[in-house]
Amino acid sequence: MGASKSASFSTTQNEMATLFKALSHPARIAIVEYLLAVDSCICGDIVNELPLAQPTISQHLKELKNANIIQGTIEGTAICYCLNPDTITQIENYFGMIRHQLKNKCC
Amino acid sequence: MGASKSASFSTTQNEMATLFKALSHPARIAIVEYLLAVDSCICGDIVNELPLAQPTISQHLKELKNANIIQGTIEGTAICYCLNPDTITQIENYFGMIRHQLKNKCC
DNA sequence: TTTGTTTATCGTAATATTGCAATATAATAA
DNA sequence: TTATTATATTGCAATATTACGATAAACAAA
Repeated sequence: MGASKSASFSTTQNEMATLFKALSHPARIAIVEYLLAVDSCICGDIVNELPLAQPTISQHLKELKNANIIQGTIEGTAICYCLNPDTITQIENYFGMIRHQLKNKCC
Repeated sequence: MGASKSASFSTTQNEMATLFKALSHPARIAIVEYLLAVDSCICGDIVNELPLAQPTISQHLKELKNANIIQGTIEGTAICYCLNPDTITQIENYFGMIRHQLKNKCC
């Protein structure tokens, strides 16, 4: 095989896995942290900031955008990216649920 | 290429990416949620719970354990797994940092 | 020791991801 | 129109992930 059996799992389980997958690469973590640091939004500065080629950055941005972790707005020739607060909240809420259920009882 | 350029990123960025990668598969999300539901710990019941073969579950458990998201204790022939609260806290703290820096200013 | 139970590992096929050069697309400026 | 600038897409090689059958390892009970 090789393909994951996503049909066997709930929508929420697949959604959360997709969000975490988008965050599962150090370059994408670095992009998120960079967007966080430059509080107004930025586009191709990321290419200057990270040690990866432009097509590679573009691909990582696409994955973050597909997962709704960032959003992009066209500004002339450039595209301005920023974090999507709603998705950050969604992940926070998921961990809120985990924290709420976590009983600390272990074997 | 194909290998990720992890050497180019900070230790924290690589650590967080590793944690999120461990959570980036619906089966592993399902395992975490199952461990959460059965508040005392469980081992091979997961094989009965999920539609995956025993070696596949074992492999997913190994990845969760490598990332310190779960821990396993030997109990006779069985191994009892449970969530690691410290790692959950670590992820929560990371999102706490994100929330703290998030300015909601976008383009 | 032999048997049964539980979990891990090996080997392998199918598929997905990563990274980049080359190229394409889109918008603006001259 | 023709540049210039910024970003996206294509194509491909290297590598990683996913899944599972077969098998091994570890332990308990008979």
